[in-house]
Amino acid sequence: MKASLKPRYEARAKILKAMAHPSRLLIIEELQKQERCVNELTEMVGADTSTVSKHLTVLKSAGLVADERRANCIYYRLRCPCILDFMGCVEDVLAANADEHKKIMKGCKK
Amino acid sequence: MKASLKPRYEARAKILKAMAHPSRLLIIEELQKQERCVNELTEMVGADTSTVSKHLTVLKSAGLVADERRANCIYYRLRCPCILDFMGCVEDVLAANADEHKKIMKGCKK
DNA sequence: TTCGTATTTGGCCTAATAGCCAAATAGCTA
DNA sequence: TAGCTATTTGGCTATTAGGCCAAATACGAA
Repeated sequence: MKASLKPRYEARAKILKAMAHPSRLLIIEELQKQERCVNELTEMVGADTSTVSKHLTVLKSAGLVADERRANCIYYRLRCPCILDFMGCVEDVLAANADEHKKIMKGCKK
Repeated sequence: MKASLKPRYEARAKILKAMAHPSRLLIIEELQKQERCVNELTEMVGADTSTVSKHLTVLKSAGLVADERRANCIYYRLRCPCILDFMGCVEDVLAANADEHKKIMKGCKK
């Protein structure tokens, strides 16, 4: 690949990679509704606190979330809510996959 | 995480994961312009043919691309062109990250 | 059918990821 | 300051991903 393009694709890949995990998608979706502290998110994800903390680190270092301490909790929020617009297209792909699947099944019955 | 939500997030994560690699992003962007055969893509990516073939397998099994043989080449094309709309937001995140970075740098100078 | 080119698969190695537990840290609150 | 709770970090293990090479396969063309 052209060397000049590489950093560009790497930067984009990092962001997509940060999103590409079920627990992190859940976190993102939840944060779109409202900000949450680690404890709350841990509850929702249902994993060890340390695991969730690491997921949040991934999201943060990709620039997807920001954190802020208030009282003795650290609250996380989405930095770019447009992220969830992604999901519209992801769902389109899933729907297309489902159609495809149906077609194939239909073909089998013939 | 609620068991009922898990498959949904896993399905979405699979698609994002399929996109989350520099070479595959290059392939996707290229296929948006026009369909291409493995050889051509191999050339663009600049990796071993077998490596590119495996990347295409990943994209295909996520339902992002479709393939079709014509003459003695196999052509790949994007199945859901909306995929590239993603990139608008990814770029927004990158821009926000850059701003953040600038701010931090500015803060250091003070 | 046989050849030749395009593509995929298998094997192997290395690096990265995700998970948990235990321990360390951070910073309110008293 | 001292203690307490929330959060992060370090260490370990198991699994997955990505790369190349070599070998297998697929299929059009002769």
